Amino acid sequence: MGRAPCCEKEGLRRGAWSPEEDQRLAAYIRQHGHPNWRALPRQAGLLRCGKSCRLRWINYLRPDIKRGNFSADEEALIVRLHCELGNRWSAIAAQLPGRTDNEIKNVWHTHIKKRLEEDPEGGASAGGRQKKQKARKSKPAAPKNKKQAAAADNSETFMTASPGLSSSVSSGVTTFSTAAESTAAVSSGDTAATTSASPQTGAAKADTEMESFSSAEFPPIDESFWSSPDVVDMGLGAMDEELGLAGPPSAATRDEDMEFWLKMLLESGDMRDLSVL
DNA sequence: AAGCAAGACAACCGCAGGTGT
DNA sequence: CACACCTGCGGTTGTCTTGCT
Repeated sequence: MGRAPCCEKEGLRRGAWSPEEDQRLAAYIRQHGHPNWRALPRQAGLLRCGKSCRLRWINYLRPDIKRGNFSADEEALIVRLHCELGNRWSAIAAQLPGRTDNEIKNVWHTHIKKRLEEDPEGGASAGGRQKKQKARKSKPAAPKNKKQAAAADNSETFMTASPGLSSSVSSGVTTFSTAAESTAAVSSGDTAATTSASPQTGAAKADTEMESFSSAEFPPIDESFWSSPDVVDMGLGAMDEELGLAGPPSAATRDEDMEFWLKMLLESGDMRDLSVL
C-alpha cells in the first residue's frame, strides 16, 4: 500500500491559524499532551491535519519559545553550527534554547546568509545589519492583517481562557541566561497573539512587551511540570490509559545537551572566534 | 498619495527514518 | 521480514508589511 496521505484534504482548514484554533490546540495539548499528532486534531475538534497542528505547536505555541531578535551570540552560534552541521536546522535549533528550526532557517535565509555573502569576513556582526532591515526593526509593529489584529486582541482572552498554560506546559528548556529571556519564554504562551499581530517586528516589539508582562500574570516555568503528578491528573494519565502512551518527554536531556554543547563551544574557544564575526 | 520592490515570516509540501504489527 | 503508519525535517511558497521612488 502506498504512503498514507498526511491528512484528509477535504474539509480541513489551511492557512493562518485563528486565535480560536490556537487556543483550542494549546488547551488540548495542555490537558492531554500530544501522544498522537494524527489523531490530535480530531480529538481536539480542530479542522486541521496533524502535521499542521504539530508545526503550529512547535513553531508558535510552545511555551518555551523565545521570541525577539537573535542576539549577536545566537547568530554567531548559528553561523558556527551551520559550518559544522550544514542545513541541519533541527540540530542547530537544539543548541539554541527557545529557538525553532523554522525560525533559525528563516533567519539564516533572510539575514545571516545575505550578510555573509556581502561581508564574508564580518558577516555575523550585529552591526552588519542592512540599513533597510535595521530601519524596519525599529519601526513599531502593526498587525499584518485583520486576522492577526484579531489575534492580538484575542491574546488576553487566550491566556485567560488557558490559565496556567505558559507556566504549565513547558518542555523545560529553560537555559536562559537572563531574567528577561526567562520572562520572554514564560510569556511566550502569548506568543501566538503577539507574533500573529506583528510577526515581522515581533522581535522588537516582543522585547518591550515582554517587560510589560508581570510575573504574576505569567508565573515562572516550573521545569518539574511534566513530571508532576498534576500533569498526569489533568489528563495525561487518562490519555495514557486510553492510548497506552507515555506523556510528554522531559526536556531535561535536551536541556543538558544544549548546555553541554554551549559549554563545549565556549571552552573550545569557538565562541571567542565567533565574537569577531 | 500611489505603486513597486524587497524583506520577513508563517505555513505547506514531500520525503526519509523510525516504530509497531 | 515486510508492510503500514507516524513523526520530524528541510525546502519552498504565499502573503503581508515596510521603505523607497
